[in-house]
Amino acid sequence: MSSNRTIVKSLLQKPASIKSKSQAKQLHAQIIKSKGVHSGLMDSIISMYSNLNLLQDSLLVFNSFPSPSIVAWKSIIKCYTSNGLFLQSLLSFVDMRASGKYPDHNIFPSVLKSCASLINLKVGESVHGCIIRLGLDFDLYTGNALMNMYCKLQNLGEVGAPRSHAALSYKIPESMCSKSINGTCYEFNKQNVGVDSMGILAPTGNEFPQRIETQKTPFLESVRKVFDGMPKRDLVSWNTVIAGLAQNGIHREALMMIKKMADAGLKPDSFSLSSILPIFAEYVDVSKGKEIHGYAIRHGLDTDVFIGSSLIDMYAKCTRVDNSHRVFFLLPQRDAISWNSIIAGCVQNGLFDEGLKLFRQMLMANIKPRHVTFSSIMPACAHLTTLHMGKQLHGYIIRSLFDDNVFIASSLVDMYAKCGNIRIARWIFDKMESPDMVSWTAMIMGYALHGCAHDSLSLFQQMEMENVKPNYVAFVAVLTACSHAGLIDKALILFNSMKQDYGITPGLEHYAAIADLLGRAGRLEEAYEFISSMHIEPTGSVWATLLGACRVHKKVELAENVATKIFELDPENMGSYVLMSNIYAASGRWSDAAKLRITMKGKGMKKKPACSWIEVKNKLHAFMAGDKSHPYYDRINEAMKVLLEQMEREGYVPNTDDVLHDVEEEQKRYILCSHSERLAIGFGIISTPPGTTIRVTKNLRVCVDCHIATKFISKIVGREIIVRDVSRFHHFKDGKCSCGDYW
DNA sequence: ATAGGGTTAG
Repeated sequence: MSSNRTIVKSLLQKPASIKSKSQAKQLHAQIIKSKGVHSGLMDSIISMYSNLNLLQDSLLVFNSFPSPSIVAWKSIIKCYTSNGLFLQSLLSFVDMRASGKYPDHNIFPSVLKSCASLINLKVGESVHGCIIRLGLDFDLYTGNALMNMYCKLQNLGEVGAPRSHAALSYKIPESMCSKSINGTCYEFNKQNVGVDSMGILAPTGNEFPQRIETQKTPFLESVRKVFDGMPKRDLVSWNTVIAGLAQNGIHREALMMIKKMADAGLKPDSFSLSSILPIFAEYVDVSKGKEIHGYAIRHGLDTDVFIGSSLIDMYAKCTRVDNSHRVFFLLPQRDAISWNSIIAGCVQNGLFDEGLKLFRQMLMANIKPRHVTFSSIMPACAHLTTLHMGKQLHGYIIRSLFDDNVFIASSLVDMYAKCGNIRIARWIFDKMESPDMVSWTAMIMGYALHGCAHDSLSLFQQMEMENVKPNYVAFVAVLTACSHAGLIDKALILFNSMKQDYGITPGLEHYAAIADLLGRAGRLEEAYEFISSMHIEPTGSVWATLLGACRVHKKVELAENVATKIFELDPENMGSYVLMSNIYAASGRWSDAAKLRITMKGKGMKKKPACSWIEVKNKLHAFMAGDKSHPYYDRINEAMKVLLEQMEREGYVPNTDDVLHDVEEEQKRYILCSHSERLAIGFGIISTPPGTTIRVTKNLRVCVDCHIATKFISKIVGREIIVRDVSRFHHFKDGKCSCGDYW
């Protein structure tokens, strides 16, 4: 059959030309029918099946060999590897060696990939030995695969890979964002050398890599040796090394390699770019990131999904979410990772609603969410305290079998805690097999937000006992807990331990917690000294905690001193003007109070309207302070009025201190009643039967008297009112508030 | 044979 012969001939020449399973099967059948089967043909058939990743068919052919040829072994090993059966792949390799066959250069890439995937250094190194003995270490593909294996081993941190800098926190001023990598080690230069280089020029050094700390990166050292020994290097060689360096925090060398590959006459491609873009994301360096973007556009690479998601992420980490959106919508096709990048970008920049919207769009576009999707979107639910949404996602997570993922579990702990459900948060935490530092911190912070300082502290202690090292954030959490409970001594011990035992430099949050505690305890001078001796410039808000304490303890002179500092540091801090003016008023210095009020008016300062919201029957109801537009506004106010009267009959005195002093008594009551928290609570009361748990899902602000109000309401109406975040509450002891007011 | 996205923060 002549047609048969042509097909067989073409198969023999190009086994990869067969594109589909049915085509392959037809051909296989024809060959069997023609009865011209010989071993060379069988080699071609197994290659064909192996190239199509058809493991069962490959095995069927393979097992029919009495003594498989090199090609057959290669095919079956490759097929095992590409089907993720790494162990079988290595076992086959061992069988092949036992059968006395000498592997050729085609076999090693698959074998090495299996070693890398199994994170098995021992086998990997002995395979490397085998490669050297066979003199195949000069083979391009084998060398590339070797480098890839060592990169992966280093990456998985067998010896504690340095995952250098944590990403800078978001939402910081643009001017503070740019950070050079090791000073002046790279810069952009228009007269750059190389093949249309993107301008990354390393000023010094010709050796690769210039200097790697071999102690910390033994595997990268092996990569270097392989790379240096290669007689010929292609794009893949360079890209492998660049990715390995970039992923292991050796940013400087990674960028230098980009330049060197251009010098070697190779153009950085989409692989190179998507490896180095995360560096600029980490260093929050949008101008360098844009440079890469420009290069990508000039080379028609900007529509690549990989570059697209790196760009989305880079712009988002540089707080340029609008650019992320632009890149996202310009992508011709979007995969799960592109969606994850834009969703995470929104959430990380505080655009929670936008993140949720995109998440829904992702589902509608029939893109299956991956584990990363959930850990990216969950913080949106946590911040919006939308328990309903969070629970739905939790259900989705369980159905997707993702609930054992640390990232997801930690975000769930945080979400439930922030939504007021501390017990479920704890339940999830307890179910975690190996909680990491972030999981512990989420739980510790959860207890802190719920005012359970002792649970918080004992958990912190437990974490230390389990040798989980607390970081900056963990100390913020535990100090917050101390601050709520007035545990000043404990806080000071922790503060010192943070510096001495863990080498963590205290930041604003830590200082603020201590200053707040000292202030509450009435140790005002000490607080003043403490803030003055901070090694970083205190912000207005740190001083403001002290100003609050001054008001409580009626220290007008100190308050004046502090207020001056605040007005200097943060002239727009409206709260402090009000506070200071109230302090003057409370001590009878009316003219000083009036002066400040005039200053405020002159500055045209307006307080951002407060907003609170509450979830009732799976619906979210938001209230702005003083906003009367809600359809139930009158009913809410009526309910609150009845309650306030009842509360007053039971001995409750509304604290009107913080309300501006020149308003009428009636109006004061009105203002109190139109506090957004009150509206939210009131709405909860009128729309639920007694005995319902009401969750107030927004911080209760400053002193006012919301805490007392909530207490009374829960007592009177018989509802359990759960308030999220008691950090602004005053602490009560023996009927006395820590602010010094009696109730 | 090479690449991209994730959790905690007064």
